[in-house]
Amino acid sequence: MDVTSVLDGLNERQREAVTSPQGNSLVIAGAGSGKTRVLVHRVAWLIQIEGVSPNGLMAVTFTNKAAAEMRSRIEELLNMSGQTLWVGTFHGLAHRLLRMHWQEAGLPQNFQILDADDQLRLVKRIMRDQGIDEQKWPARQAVWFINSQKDEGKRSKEIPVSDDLFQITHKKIYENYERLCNQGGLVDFAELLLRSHELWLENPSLLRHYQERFQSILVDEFQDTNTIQYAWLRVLAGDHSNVMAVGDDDQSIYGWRGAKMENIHRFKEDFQKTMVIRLEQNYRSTATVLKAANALIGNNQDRLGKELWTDGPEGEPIQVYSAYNDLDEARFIAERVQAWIATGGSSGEVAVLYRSNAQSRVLEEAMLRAQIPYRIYGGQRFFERAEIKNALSYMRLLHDRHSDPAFERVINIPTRGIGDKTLEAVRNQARTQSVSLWKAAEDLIEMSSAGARVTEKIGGFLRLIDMMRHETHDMDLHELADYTIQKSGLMEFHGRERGERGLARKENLEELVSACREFSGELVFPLGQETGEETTILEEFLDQVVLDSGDRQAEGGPALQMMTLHSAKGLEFPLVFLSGMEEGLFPHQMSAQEPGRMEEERRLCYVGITRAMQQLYLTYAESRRMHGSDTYNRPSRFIAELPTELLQQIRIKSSLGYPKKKSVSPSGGSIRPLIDEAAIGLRMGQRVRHAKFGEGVVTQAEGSGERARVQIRFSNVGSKWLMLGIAKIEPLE
DNA sequence: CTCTTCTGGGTTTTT
DNA sequence: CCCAGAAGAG
Repeated sequence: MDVTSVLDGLNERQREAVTSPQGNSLVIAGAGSGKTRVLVHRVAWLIQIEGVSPNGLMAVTFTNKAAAEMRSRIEELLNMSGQTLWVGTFHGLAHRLLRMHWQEAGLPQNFQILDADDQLRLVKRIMRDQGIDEQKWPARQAVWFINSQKDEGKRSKEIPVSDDLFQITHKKIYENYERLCNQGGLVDFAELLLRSHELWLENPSLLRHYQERFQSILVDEFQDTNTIQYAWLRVLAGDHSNVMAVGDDDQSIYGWRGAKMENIHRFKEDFQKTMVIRLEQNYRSTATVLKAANALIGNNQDRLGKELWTDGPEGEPIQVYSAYNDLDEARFIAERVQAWIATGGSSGEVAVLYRSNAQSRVLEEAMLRAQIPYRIYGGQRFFERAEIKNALSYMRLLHDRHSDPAFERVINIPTRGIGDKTLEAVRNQARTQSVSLWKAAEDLIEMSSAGARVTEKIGGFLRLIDMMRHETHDMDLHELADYTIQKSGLMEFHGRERGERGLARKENLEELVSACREFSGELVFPLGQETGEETTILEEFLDQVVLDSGDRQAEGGPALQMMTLHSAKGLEFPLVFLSGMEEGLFPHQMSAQEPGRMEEERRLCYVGITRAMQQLYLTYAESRRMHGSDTYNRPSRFIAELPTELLQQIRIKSSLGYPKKKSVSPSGGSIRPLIDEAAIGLRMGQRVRHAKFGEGVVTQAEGSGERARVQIRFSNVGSKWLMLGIAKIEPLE
């Protein structure tokens, strides 16, 4: 491939980034400015023009989705297999390192990755054992504490001794947690990074090997790196690094989990001779959308400063809809999507975004009713469902019977008469002897000191696992999964659950078998290949499943996409709805206190707005059912921060005169607003004429029905409030 | 010990 | 509202 084809279709700035000389570079890439394009072409440039070996490249992303996207686009552009490329998430790459160098990292070969749920269970267990009051010290908070410490690169022993009870308690939990993880070969998400970072620091020759190997490192979404990720990169890059960090400070939305936007500033200092390139030309959105985005983000203090521009068309104004309630909001969205489809659009071009997953339910129901095909991303993940985790735990036990999380999870699922008493005996034995639950159970039976009950019930479980292990020895992964689900009794057990739940769970278990069937083709990093060591496909599957949330949902036909604003980052859609634009919800209540977090909410809104290519809708509800009761929220401040000339109010705001929720028509639960644009013929910003006052512009409105009034700013007589029922107002245009 | 019912508490985003 | 844990009944 020659130079021209690598640079084909890139603008000046993009080329500058792609062809930047050896050394470090920081690419500040605004939304829709072709960031991924630059990364992919940079890889092509390095390999084909600079002659860098594909083995000498590392590309790091944050999500599996982004990694997969980059990999496939590299494959496409270079017409090569991306198998050998080290393209992956921070966690994925760190995991790969630990698997290859488990000995140096001080881990057992078959160490297990803990997901959030496993971690919480473990912490609860510890707190109970330590006699820590869970009412006073919520386990979730303890988990959060541990994770934040690890994200900062801190071990429990590095937490200063103090007389602060909070700190004392959490330090204690952290210490015990660390001990149990080490003992059981358990590694949580944050640990992957922390541990591999330490691996390098403690093994200089190993570090040197990787520093020499990875001549070029590319990092996507750099604004989302946290302390340990930054340190990880810094160490790997060494002194002669060629690091290209691509990011956008305005799209930093993971501060809550330790991401440090300052890393962008630090980069220029820590990495020698950093070249800074800005990409501000947007190829995605209309000028209207960009103006709105620029105006909104301009309200933030803490930014590098950047202004998106386009030479594309102005586009349609942003539509703002004030719904009566959440049902009405969903109904409205469904209606507009239907209209979009009716005029030649596809449901696959539409995204409905929201701040929190809880909002998806009502929207989902509306789409169902409107018969619009949809897909929901996020929320309850497939591999995190209880029945799936149960099945995976059995599979884990077949691979590694000493996995305590797995043992504890399924010892009594399906119920086999092993209750707290029995289990406590096993736990005790395990604790005093510092052995796995499995070993403890075996010992108890052997000593026959335990009651007959323990011997019989527990023994039955151990024999079951042993038996299954023998039987499955030479099975394919999917055969093994199928066998496990049947023989463990899970299928029968879950199938018996009441109502639709049982059915759904059975289906999920069946889907797990299918997932297993397809898995072997999806291996991104067959470990044996590089290490020469034996790894079973079962082992790789169990790891992958934890690391990859598995929301790479079946492609299927075109479908509307529903997701949180966070998971929408990096995506684009012709038609976008930002729903739930209400104070308390978005910006979220939890962020209201600190200014820093409010700025992050604003960045989140910026991310949402810039997803839209052609048309953007903002919707909010005057009342919303949350946590079982009705709440009344004011429209989000973010709407007010947008220039009014870019907005089109679809319905005059009102807070009066609506029927009570009880009187909702039984037909569908959605209510048409009493006044809407069609009925009243007015919208915000519209020019009107009044017989007496002359011409003016609608600036505010309130009330409904007979009491509806609007404020009009007249050019001659100033602003006046006029009752719609009385005043004769004539719309112009 | 298991199953059911009840109560109370928690609800942001994800690897 | 929805889930987890507690409490109560078989």
